[in-house]
Amino acid sequence: MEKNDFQKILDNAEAQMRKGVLEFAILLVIARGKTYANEIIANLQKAHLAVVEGTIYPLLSRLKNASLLDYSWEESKAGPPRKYYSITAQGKKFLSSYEKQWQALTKSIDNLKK
Amino acid sequence: MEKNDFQKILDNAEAQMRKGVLEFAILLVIARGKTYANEIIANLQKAHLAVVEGTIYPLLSRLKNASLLDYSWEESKAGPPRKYYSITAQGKKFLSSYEKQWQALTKSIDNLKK
DNA sequence: GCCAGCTACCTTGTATTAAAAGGTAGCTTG
DNA sequence: CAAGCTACCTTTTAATACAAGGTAGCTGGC
Repeated sequence: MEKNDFQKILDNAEAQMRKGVLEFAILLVIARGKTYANEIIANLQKAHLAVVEGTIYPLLSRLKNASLLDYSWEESKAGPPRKYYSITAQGKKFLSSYEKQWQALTKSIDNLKK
Repeated sequence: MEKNDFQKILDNAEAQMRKGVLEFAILLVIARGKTYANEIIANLQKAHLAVVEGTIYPLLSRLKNASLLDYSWEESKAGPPRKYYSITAQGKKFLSSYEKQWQALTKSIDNLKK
């Protein structure tokens, strides 16, 4: 195996892990306060969780359809109007379950290291 | 949204997270000592990480092809011969990188909670 | 000594979904 | 008024976990 292959597989592995928590991460960001797609992307990037538009739009719609999120249009001072998403009461309940699952998962991984 | 939908979405979310760490978990299990598919499945189940055969066989082959794993056939006292997988030197290096990524990810998630 | 059941291997088909790529349109600024 | 930026969204592609189905070795009961 070439060095590049090693890196490629590692990158892929990293992407896989990221995917698994993407939805969780997005909910966490929105739970901090209403925000819109590009801002979410920027926030995730800061947290070293790369996401692109094509990923986030369908995901937001999915969460909206599940009544975990809601949105409202707001004008911007510089550019087209933005769709601000906020978390619903049900979304908060969901997020709380999600966090428990996340904790259980990290614990499981820790156990496997023994 | 009905109560059942909520659970369905939650289950799906949990499955997504599990998927992301599957490869990592399998490597961790094999790193503890040589083992074969059914034993790995049993181990993961103990750690509450459900996996089925159809998932694990292709994955093991992939890791073998990437030289992260190696295998040897060994006879069983009860049943057909088993393909025992063990981690290679390169696999150990890989796993170490993997662990760093995992740590970075959990840290990122923690930061998003603030 | 054979067949039922278990264990083990593996492959094929399906569904989900993240990412890539492309498309539309509002708004600002020179 | 056109170029460029920001924002929205959709369509296509590729990866991959799971479901389901298939082959075969070995054992134990009859």
